[in-house]
Amino acid sequence: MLDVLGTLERTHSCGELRESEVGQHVVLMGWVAKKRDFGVFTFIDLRDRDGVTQVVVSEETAKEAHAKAKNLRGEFVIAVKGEVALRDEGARNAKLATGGIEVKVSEILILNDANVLPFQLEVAGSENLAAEDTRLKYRYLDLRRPQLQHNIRTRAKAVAAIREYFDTRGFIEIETPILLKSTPEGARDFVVPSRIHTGKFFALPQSPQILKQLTMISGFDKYYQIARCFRDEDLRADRQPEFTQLDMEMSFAHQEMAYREMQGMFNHVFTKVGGIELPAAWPRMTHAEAMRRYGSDKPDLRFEMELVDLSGELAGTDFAPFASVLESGGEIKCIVAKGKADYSRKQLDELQDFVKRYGAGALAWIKVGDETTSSLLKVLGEEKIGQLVTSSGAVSGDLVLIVAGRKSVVAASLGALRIEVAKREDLIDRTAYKPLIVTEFPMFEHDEETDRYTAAHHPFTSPMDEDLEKFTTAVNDESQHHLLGEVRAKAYDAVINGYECAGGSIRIHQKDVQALNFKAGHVARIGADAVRIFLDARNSARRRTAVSPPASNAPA
RNA sequence: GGAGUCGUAGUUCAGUUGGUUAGAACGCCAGCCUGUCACGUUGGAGGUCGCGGGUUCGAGUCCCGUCGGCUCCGCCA
Repeated sequence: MLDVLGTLERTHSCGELRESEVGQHVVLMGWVAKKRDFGVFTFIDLRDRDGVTQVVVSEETAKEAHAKAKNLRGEFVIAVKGEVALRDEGARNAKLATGGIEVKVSEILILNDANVLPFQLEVAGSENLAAEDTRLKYRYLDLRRPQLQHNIRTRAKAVAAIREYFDTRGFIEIETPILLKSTPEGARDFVVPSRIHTGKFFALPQSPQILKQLTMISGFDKYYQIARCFRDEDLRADRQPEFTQLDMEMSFAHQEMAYREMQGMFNHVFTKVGGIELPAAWPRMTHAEAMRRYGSDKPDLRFEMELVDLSGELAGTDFAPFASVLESGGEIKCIVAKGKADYSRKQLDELQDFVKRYGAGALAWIKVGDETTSSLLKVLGEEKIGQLVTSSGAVSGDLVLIVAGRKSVVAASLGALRIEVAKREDLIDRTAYKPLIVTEFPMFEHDEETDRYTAAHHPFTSPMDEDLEKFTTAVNDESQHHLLGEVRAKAYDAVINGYECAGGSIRIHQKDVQALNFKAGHVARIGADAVRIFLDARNSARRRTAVSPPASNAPA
């Protein structure tokens, strides 16, 4: 029979007692994290969301409680009454915030017992932790772990900080519907059958895209929402089908204003949540530069190892694979792994397999040293290898890793390899936060398979004013269609440590430009009906709207 | 949709060339223990080796199929 709690109240959490409370009579409640039985007395680590306190039950001073303690097992829920006592000099535990004291127990109430756990909550070393599917099955147990408690609380703090920021900046929090007509976005819709309209379905929002634009047309001027979003796409380690993002939009805005709010919000949240100071003005980089230097539109700036172009050096080469790559408009680039000339054949093979996943045909290498060796030595000759080493900036002891191919393949494979090598060699400063705004995303992406241009963003994204003429020509003159690939958009991302943590764009506010954009291929793809409500609404009240749509939760 | 990889005790894993009774650590159970905090110590329980089929005198191990997990590519405008 379990004990009755009655009207007994906690006096402290398990994380707050210190030397200053010594002598006080206290009541703690929580979960038995650990029991250490010494026969005549028993130590119990009592845990709640605030921390752990050691309580000690002695047979000598509390016979009944001591007998009860004998029966305690992991994760029993108990209440203890007792007196805070200073620990002896040698018996303190620096690892616990409460380690200077312990509670001498006079009475124990067993509020609930517990079955043997299906997995251990606390184990030495994360590699011994049960697999995630096991932990998810018993999510309520997993969530007791201090690490997850911390994550959940961090999230709560972040959300509070977001509301705090936008409220003071004059943004209005507005909820939008979850059960909707499908709106044109990129992902697959989750779908809910309707009871009333048999055979028809609601779509769940992939983001509140259209709805927030309507709030601008309605005159709310500045909107934000902590919005649930649903996308029925395949999962990844850091991707879920159902997630939360900060969604915001403002009227009469240009890009600088959007950057300002984006930076301001992140800086506020990082300060509030982690005490982390990000630069007031984040560094910026164009999309083209990011791709060129890092092979990624979300570069991780915590380490160097930039991509170096060797195409010029290799122009006119006899080596057929390289020659054909350059001839067909591809490129040859490399990264330099500092001091890694000692990589084994096996390691290089692994890296080659790695880049092949991104479409690279092979991974060439040069080991720089007193006796420079290379997979290309026979085909290029010693002199050319020496020139490549010089161009790459490698010095003795370094390893040069080279990929040749289509530009997109070279960027994807070397961009990923850069991160892979950094991880393997532990080159990443885990305490650093390196934010970046990536600007001037392209309006269209070139599909190399079909030789077609498809929208890189949503169909309301404005082209850059400087590229408007080019855009007009490209759309109206069939023979100039390829110019679409050169048109840049007023679209941007916020990147921190290689994670895309926000993105957005300035909306088209001119009717004729919008028409051009649809003509460029959007409407055919998404269907005019899908955006009819938006177009109708906009015609009744044209405003210039600027946007920063999906700002997903920053990785903390 | 595709590729790789892993399924062995409650958990994390090892298991040789196919060969007797499948092991370790942690956890669990029982005893002992006056200062532990990864307590110690003695003893014990715990296994349909994911599932199905095949090869073999003999399969955790080899082959085929199947199911599941994880990671990645595609996808996520």
